[in-house]
Amino acid sequence: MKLATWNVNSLKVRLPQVLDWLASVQPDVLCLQELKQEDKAFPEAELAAAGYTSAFSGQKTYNGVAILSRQPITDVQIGIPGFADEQKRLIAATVNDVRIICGYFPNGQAVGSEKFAYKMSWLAALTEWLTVELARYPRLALLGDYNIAPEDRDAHADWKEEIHVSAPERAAFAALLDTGLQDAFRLFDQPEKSFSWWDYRMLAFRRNFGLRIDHILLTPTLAADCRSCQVDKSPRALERPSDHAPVVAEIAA
DNA sequence: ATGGCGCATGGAATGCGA
Repeated sequence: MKLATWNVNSLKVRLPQVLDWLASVQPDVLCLQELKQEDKAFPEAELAAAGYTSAFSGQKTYNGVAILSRQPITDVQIGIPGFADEQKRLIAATVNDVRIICGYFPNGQAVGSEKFAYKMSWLAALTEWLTVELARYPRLALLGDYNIAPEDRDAHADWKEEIHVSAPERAAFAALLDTGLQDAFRLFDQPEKSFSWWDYRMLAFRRNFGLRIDHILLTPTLAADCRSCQVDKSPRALERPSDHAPVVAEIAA
């Protein structure tokens, strides 16, 4: 089973690339973030024609998440239960016996800002809810744009208390690992300076000035069956790319 | 490395992302 996540930065703009990528990589599940469109505009028919059913939660201009799957999707849930949030950042569903959670974690803008406080409260709510979900679903995967680079090697520069690398954000990521989840990417040897996002400016992709902020976390039972996890940099080199690249994990059937 | 980019909105200039 191939699981993937990709922040597409506007599904309207990126739909042709998503369809091409689905056809060539053929993931079983693809989690999308930053749809930036309302549900009525979601390209359900085009994706169905490509062999994927969809569960989605969109909104105008910002945010928006979706789960695409080649197999039937059941038990769809939108948002974090008990956490009132107008921003569409989380969708969960079951595919076969795997519970899929797709998240677009808040950016946080700047350490200490109001948006940073929102990011931290969102992370706390997610982690608290996850402890409940993990008891229900031994085979669970949390995929998405976390907007956190967990370690120094996940950032191209040696930042300390900047957004995405600050101690509180890294502590929140560590708290997710403390629930038992494992970072699929770090189950394997990886190239140095592996990132999943590069700024549009300053030729950042060409210079590999990036961050690894898109992650796939797996419960121990799924991690034991995980055979590979990689960033697919190829879509980032296309014309009009998303600033994020897809991350793919393969789970033995 | 902060910006120089890209997207959405709305129909120019601004907010936002990371």
